[in-house]
Amino acid sequence: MNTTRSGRPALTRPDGTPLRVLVVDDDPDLAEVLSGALRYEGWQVRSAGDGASALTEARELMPDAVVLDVMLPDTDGFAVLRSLHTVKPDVCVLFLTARDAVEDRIAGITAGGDDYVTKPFSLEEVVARVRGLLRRAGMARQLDEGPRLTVGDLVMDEDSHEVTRAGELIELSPTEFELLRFLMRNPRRVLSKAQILDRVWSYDFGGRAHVVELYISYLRKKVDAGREPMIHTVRGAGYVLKPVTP
Amino acid sequence: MNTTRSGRPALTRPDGTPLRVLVVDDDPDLAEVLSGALRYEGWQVRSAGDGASALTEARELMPDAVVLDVMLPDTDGFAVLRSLHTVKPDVCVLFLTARDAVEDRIAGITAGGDDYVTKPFSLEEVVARVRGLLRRAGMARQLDEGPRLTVGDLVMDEDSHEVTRAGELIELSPTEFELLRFLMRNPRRVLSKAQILDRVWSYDFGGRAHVVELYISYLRKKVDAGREPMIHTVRGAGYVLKPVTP
DNA sequence: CGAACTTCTCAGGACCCTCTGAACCGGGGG
DNA sequence: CCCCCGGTTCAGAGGGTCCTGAGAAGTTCG
Repeated sequence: MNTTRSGRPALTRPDGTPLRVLVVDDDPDLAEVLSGALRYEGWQVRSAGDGASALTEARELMPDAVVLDVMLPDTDGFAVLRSLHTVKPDVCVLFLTARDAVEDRIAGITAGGDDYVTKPFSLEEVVARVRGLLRRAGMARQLDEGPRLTVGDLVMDEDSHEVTRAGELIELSPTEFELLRFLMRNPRRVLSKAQILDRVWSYDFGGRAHVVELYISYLRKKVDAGREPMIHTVRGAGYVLKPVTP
Repeated sequence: MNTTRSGRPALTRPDGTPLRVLVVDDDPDLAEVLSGALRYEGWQVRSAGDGASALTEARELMPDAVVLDVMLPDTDGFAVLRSLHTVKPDVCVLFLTARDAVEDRIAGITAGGDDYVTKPFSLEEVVARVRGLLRRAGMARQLDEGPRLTVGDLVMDEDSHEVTRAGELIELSPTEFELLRFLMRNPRRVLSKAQILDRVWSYDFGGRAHVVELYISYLRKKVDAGREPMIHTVRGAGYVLKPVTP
């Protein structure tokens, strides 16, 4: 069976081969980071720096999904989208757009089921969105069923953003939600504060690791409140999320 | 079973194969957006930019429905319609027309069971109209029953435009109706303001996402008034419609 | 032509989220 | 015993998101 570098079972194409993703961004550092994060999911990744090479790469790779910066040196996102669809009509696209350019020309982009995130984003968010796109497109053979993430009696529905523990509803802020999602996707594994910071916080975040401790404390209050704790501290190493009865 | 990219069961042809739709518009951006929205419904879509290529595409695709711009560079929509009918006599047509265009000529055409929408339109509207055309033509085997949409005790009849909650009639303005329809077609799923804007508002709308908040507030006053709320805000993410008892 | 309605902009304000700084806590080592 | 260290928690500033009311412009309809 196909497994990710992270040890989790990979989300694969219906025929069992790894999902193929193309990353298009003119900032090579960002493209590299994104590629790394997606490759970590066990997917086959290639990247391009402009619209023209994006097309040639797409023709070769025949990607299931494309992560596409809207601002490219040669063409605009809409034109690339059109050409991509002529190459592979059922391709999913996740657009990356600058916060201040928001809404200026997103019109219609999400209409086809495609999605977008605004810069600066967190890697966890991008990965989650791509997964969501592929899942909804029926492109991914889901090894776990549906949009549900389960660890012990803790359940997260990624579509409705609902989180319950032992059936009780838990209200979370956006950052709390993303942090918990990251923990739940890596259960029984110690995650260092640096790792968490890299994945859950946006790449331009300047703050210290102290926020992670803070948000872990918030989560404990909501998730572990009065119950058998699932979030554990490993001194000098990081944090683990574990079901109460392994 | 054939499912849409949105996860809903697809509206299929009587023999179970996906419905086939041809989009004809000379604005490539608009054609792209329309194709995307229709493809998202699980239908097989092709597009053309003028009357001549529309015919060749039609001969190949044998579409069940055609979305047809009345103003084309080479011929006018009515000529195309006539040729289409020689290719496939029982094809349904949804005309796209400018607001100030001659509506009386259109009126004659729609007598034949065809329909039209005026530019600028919302994607939700176009998709709903095409669905309606096919349903009425008996072209579509309806997997869910009829023109009725139900979420909890909230019921919408798409044909009569009647909406009731717990049997009580709710009066809605056109925009409120379309917004609610979009929510009801995607229950238990967080919809971002951008997503809603792309789908429910016309493609040329220049305003900000703030209107969505406003209309959600209107809907709440009518749908949730004094009752257990069904419309929920997910801060930083969007809105969800959920039945009170899942 | 006027009335009712619909849509959208604007502005005020409430509330929530995030992050900083500092106090606190408990264990281990000097 | 005291101090250091990693971790936890509290309090609060500031910034942002979201809600709502008022009203202007446009549209529909009698």
